[in-house]
Amino acid sequence: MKIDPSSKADLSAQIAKAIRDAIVSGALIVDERLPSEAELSEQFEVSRATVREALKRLAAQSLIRTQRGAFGGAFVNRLSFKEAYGQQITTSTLLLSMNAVSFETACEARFALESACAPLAATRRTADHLATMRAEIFRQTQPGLSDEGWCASDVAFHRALVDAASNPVLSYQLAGAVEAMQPLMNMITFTARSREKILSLHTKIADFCDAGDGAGIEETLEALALYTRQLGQQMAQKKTAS
Amino acid sequence: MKIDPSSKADLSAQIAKAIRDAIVSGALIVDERLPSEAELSEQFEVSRATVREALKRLAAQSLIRTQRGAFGGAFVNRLSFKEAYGQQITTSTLLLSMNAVSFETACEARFALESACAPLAATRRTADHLATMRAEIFRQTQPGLSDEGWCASDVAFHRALVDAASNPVLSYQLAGAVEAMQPLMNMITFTARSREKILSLHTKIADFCDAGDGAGIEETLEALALYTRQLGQQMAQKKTAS
DNA sequence: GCCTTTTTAATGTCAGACATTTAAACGTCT
DNA sequence: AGACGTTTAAATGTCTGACATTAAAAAGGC
Repeated sequence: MKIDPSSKADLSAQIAKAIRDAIVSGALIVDERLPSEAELSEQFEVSRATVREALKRLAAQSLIRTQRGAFGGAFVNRLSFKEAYGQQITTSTLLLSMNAVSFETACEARFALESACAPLAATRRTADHLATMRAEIFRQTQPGLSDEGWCASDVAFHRALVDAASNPVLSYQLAGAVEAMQPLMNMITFTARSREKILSLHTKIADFCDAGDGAGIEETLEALALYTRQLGQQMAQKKTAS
Repeated sequence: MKIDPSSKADLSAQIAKAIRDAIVSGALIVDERLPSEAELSEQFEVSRATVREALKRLAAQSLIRTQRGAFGGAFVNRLSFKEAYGQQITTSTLLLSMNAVSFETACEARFALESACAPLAATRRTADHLATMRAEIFRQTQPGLSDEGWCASDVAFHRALVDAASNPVLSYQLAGAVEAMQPLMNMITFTARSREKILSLHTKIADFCDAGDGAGIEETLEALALYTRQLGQQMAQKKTAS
């Protein structure tokens, strides 16, 4: 593990890169202990403070974890799907909000990706997945549910659909697309009529899922996508008018 | 921006979280300057070193950028799609390698997601996208191309297909799925015959793209998925035998 | 008015100290 | 011998103060 003396980047960034490369390349394996901060500072010929800044960078990416005390230190972390979900969602949400991604574009991406899960969800869905979907549908029937609550339940329903495909990689990749839509959806005010319409589509999706009808799920998703886009356009018009 | 005194986490982690929350919630907007390290250390009542560790964590997530010199400081960073791609790919690659995700699972996710792009790619592809695809196909015809070179070209081809959908959110979400497959694909030795077969499918995809035939792309992708999975199984068998 | 120099306010780095945590090593008693 | 408490050592976490480096603004000279 060496750093490039000609680089003009900060030392802590260079050191973080060197260690990150070692992890990604497999030179450092999961649960392996890195040298102590004191040893690293000798190896890289920098102060301990600089090494620490580098380690914090890696910790922020969940690449390492640290443990205090004797025989503690920094260990290569097994990146779990759960941790990765969280990062993915944060990044996606920021990406959408900071780059002024249109409701239309985000919507298109989300439903395109979700459709990809439909055939798999139809064959692989378990009782658990169906129960989650039904539970969210039930919550969506409750009167007095706030718009935020409605959106959260909507996201949970779609998460269940994605998870029903029972492919962790798929769930991970879609986590961002589905969850990052929530802030955008929150900008919509859902009338009783629009809720009713969405609810009926959700019910159809759950039923198709139950019946193992992938094509049916896809069709219904398409209808839902169309309707969601209409709501988005209405919101955009209202915003322009006000 | 306050930290929770009852938390047992590291101070630098708490401070990073406080600032991150402020950014995600919109309390700090893009290009806004954070207080200087000295001011932050006063506000949070910690040393400058601790503040710096917190800032490095945020920098690792591309949430802030720092500038030296007078009137420099830490600024809220506009998270660009390009930066996000990079992070996404690193995370996906590690996730796959560290969790022993099977070739089968990764393959399934990748082709499912790619199929989602097919209809959009058929209608939106530009001359640029087609040119990239053709260029990669040409590279794949070159004799003496190493297996690594082949895989890299394969990834580039599929990236072009995804980008042809002309939806940056879609491209971002799929970047991980497509690129993270490369290390797994690299484990396969491609015979002249298998290359020829894949090449013919790639050509069909490009042709369908050209013709604007989304269903055709999807069908061909399915055939490609099937064949790729077969290669993966052969690889698994060889590995078991040796 | 334009170019050069100086000032200044930031981050980047270093060295050394002390606090805290944790597990292993050691002793002691039963 | 084994269980239990104590000591010790090795690591991270935090603080302090200093100096180096950078880059923009301000001042000065032509």
